[in-house]
Amino acid sequence: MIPAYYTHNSRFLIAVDCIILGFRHKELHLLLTRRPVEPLKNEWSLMGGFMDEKESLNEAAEKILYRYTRQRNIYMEQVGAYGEVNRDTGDRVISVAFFALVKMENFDTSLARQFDARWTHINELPRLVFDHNQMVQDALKLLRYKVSTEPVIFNFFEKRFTLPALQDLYEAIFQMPLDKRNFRKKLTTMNLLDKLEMKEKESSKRGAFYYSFNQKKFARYLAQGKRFSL
Amino acid sequence: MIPAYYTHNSRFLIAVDCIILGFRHKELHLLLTRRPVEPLKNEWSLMGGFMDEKESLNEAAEKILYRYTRQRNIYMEQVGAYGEVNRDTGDRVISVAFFALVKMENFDTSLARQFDARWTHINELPRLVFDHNQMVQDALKLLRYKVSTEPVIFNFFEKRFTLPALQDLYEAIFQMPLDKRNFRKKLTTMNLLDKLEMKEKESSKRGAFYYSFNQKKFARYLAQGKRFSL
DNA sequence: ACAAAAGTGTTCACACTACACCCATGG
DNA sequence: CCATGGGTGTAGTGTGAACACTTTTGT
Repeated sequence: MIPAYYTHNSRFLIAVDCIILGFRHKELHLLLTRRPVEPLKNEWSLMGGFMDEKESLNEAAEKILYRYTRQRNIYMEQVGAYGEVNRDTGDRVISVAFFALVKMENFDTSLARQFDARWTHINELPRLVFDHNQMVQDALKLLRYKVSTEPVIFNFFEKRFTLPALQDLYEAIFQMPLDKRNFRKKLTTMNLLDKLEMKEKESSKRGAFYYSFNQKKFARYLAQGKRFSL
Repeated sequence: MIPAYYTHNSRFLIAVDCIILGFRHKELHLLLTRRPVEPLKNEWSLMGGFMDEKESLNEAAEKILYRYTRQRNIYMEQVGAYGEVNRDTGDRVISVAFFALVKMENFDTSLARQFDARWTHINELPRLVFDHNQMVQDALKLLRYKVSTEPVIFNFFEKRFTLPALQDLYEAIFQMPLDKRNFRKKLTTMNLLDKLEMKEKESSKRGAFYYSFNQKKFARYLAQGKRFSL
């Protein structure tokens, strides 16, 4: 039985919109779709959906992420709630934005066709519906903060990566060039990575060694009272 | 006329909860109230209220802030949206938390009685209803980030402040002691403050000079490509 | 043999840390 | 005159920035 206190207030539609980011060809990419409904049908939009009664905000976001990527255990952070009165021109909708980092290496491209979706270079975004461009800006700002204070950058990769690729990714996220030696020095000094024996040979003739992030080394690192900083 | 797309989805109560912070007697304080309704009537709670159809999230937060503090133009940041299914035991409610920094120097204490409110030391918080303790933790984390990257700390004061008070405040926010000379050196190096001629004589016999934050100096500072860091 | 990307150390400037004594005033 | 908090400088250490050449290998 619901107390009377609750029954006399307005109720709202709640949407969840996801900024789905991936890394490929030295560029950050954002997954967009053509909005399937009026208003603004066929305009570019983030992946989103309405929240259901039986699910939490996080569950709603996970549902959307799974629907469009078929990946589970995706790294995800809430960006914030957007509640301007006329932000959605169809009806009053409060939207909660999340950003997510997916592994683009093994991305199922048939999904893209199914949902009229497309990966777009982060620097060549079209105009998006409603306040979605603002959400993307806010998500990127939060991403930069997270990347520089926690080891989240590794979530762009399926386990292993090369140092040149990691640096390209870092440069794409922060939109600034970086000195190769300083970058590598920083990483080796932290001592969080394992150097693998295999080399990646697609993007160069010489080949670059693969590395992987070592969770146990990271735990030890924290136990020493150090805090991650990139 | 609302498109059919919107009409078949669930609608939710949306609450706005405010983490109202102030500084006094060398301590951070949080404004709490006794929850006036069931369930959990009379338990400690953040200041909050339900969102109205005609207002944005920010406006709803501003409304609550004004109701309980009678202050306008309060510095405020959104902390995030909280959407666990059973977080509010009365009904399904999605809550958006904001933190706000108010000037406690000229706080109207009659308001406190009127709303059964009380300023509580940040280190002696009672158990709060629902997930409000979590909101406070998240707010403090965000506050620390904001304080260290933008000149928001000055919003705790009505225009002027002494350096000892500023340092006490910084130490309260970050919960760590700080070297007096290093702290002052950092501030004077940034050159964002104006030293006033007046002294504050309540907390010491000698008296400490007042300073004020100079917005124009800050604009110049940014124009030089420097970025604020405390 | 050459083009293209991987890999590797040192120096310098600056920011952060640690640290101790004198000053002004009210009681 | 003394207790209390306000105010001041320097030396050392560590972190971030700048910088150029050798190695590997596919074509």
